[in-house]
Amino acid sequence: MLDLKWLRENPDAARAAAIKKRMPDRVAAVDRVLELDAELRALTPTLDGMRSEQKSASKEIGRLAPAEREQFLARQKERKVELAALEEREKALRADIDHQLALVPNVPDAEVPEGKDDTENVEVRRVGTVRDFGFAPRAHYDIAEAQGWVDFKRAADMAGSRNYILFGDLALLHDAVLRFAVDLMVGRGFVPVDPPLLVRDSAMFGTGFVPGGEEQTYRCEKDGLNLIGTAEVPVTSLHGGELLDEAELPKKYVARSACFRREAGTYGKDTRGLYRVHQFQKVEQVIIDVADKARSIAHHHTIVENAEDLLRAFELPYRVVAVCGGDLGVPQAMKYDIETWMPSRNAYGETHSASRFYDYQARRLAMRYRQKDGGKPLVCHTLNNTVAASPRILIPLLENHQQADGTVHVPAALRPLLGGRGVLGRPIW
RNA sequence: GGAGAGGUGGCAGAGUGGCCGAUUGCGCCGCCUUGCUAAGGCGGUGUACCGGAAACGGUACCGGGGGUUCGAAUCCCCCCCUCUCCGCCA
Repeated sequence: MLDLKWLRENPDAARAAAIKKRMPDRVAAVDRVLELDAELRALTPTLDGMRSEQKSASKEIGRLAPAEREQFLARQKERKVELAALEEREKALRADIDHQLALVPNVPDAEVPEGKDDTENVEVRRVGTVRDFGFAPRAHYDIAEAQGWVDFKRAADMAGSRNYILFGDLALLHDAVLRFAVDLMVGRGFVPVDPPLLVRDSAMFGTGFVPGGEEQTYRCEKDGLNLIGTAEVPVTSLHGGELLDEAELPKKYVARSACFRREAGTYGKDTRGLYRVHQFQKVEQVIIDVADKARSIAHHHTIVENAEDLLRAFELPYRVVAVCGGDLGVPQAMKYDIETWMPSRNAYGETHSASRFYDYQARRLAMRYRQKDGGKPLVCHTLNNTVAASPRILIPLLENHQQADGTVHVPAALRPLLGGRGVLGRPIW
């Protein structure tokens, strides 16, 4: 969430932020916060004064002679009643402010392009060349089904639509990709993490997925736990509520985890194949660092490059887009998506999403650090990006590296993880 | 699932109705001392909000929420969490 003090001084910027993000209903939250805050601020000095009076009077009592007590106690009881009403109002105001403030979205950076949805994202760069096949390329699901690598029918029977079962070499490739991603990041100093997949509401709230993302989340009502949609949730929450030392920052983590998404409201969208599924594996990079905008931006570029390096190693053409305001989520200040070429879509498809939040998540998580040179503790900055999400990344791998006979070329980088093999599958066509 | 113990400041750990925003130790900061990469002495050191230029003053906060009381870290109720033992099981 935003700093309330900042919000007080910059209400127009906060309103403009919600508008740029195409969240008109959240503009109201800004106004509501300001109203409630004004009321609370007007109330506070009175309340503090009354409490102070009552408190000091209470201290007197212990020293009073029994005869004087009666009178004193009567007065104290009056004060108590007077206080009670105001305190109730104070409590309600506090709760409302917290609630409304949590709805106010993070402010998108100036460099975030204007736009209503993902069609208006702005291409930043394009890397690699789209291959000229010299034959009619097939979609990943055709290749995979022909090779016996995937079974959508049985998956749907046992688990519903948008599920899949991987077999054989594709299951191995899936794992190789993830392992490669982890190794790449560990080589760059990121600490590998195997996090909880079921988390409390506080972690969902802290990372900004709730309120707002409830429909996307599988929830175990009985236990009050949520299946994570990304390791961003547990890993960013890792130091929630902590007061860190500046010396231990930045914290860099890489987590491989299963991810679960309900994909509500996407009926009829991307129904075929491995693109949009309820469950997948993802390797995620998370950085927690000091409250320094320039450093956050530098980290942002770094984590995008990390993902690009993976795609280059996989010999895949991709492009980087700057996500526009309307396609930005509540907590993000700026986001780059990386889209990898998918021949079956005849388009680039999103495979990575790199976000910076500044202190928006960390404030919700109460994650601060003590400055090296003293002074007040500051709220951390956080960032994250995909390294590899599979099976989605298998789409470009299969489709771009397919050969006319239905076998699949293995990029050199992945061969050590596949027993040295350079080709997967048997000739089919 | 059954039984018990406990959740206090950056950490450890006292405190069982007013003298407690909280002893003490560690850590950290400052000063001093000292013949050796260490030790010692003294002082300081929570967070948030309100007021103030500041010094400082006020209020809230001892897992969370209710309650008793003139007054609660301390008593009562509910919830959450952690630990130990037993059971069960990967």
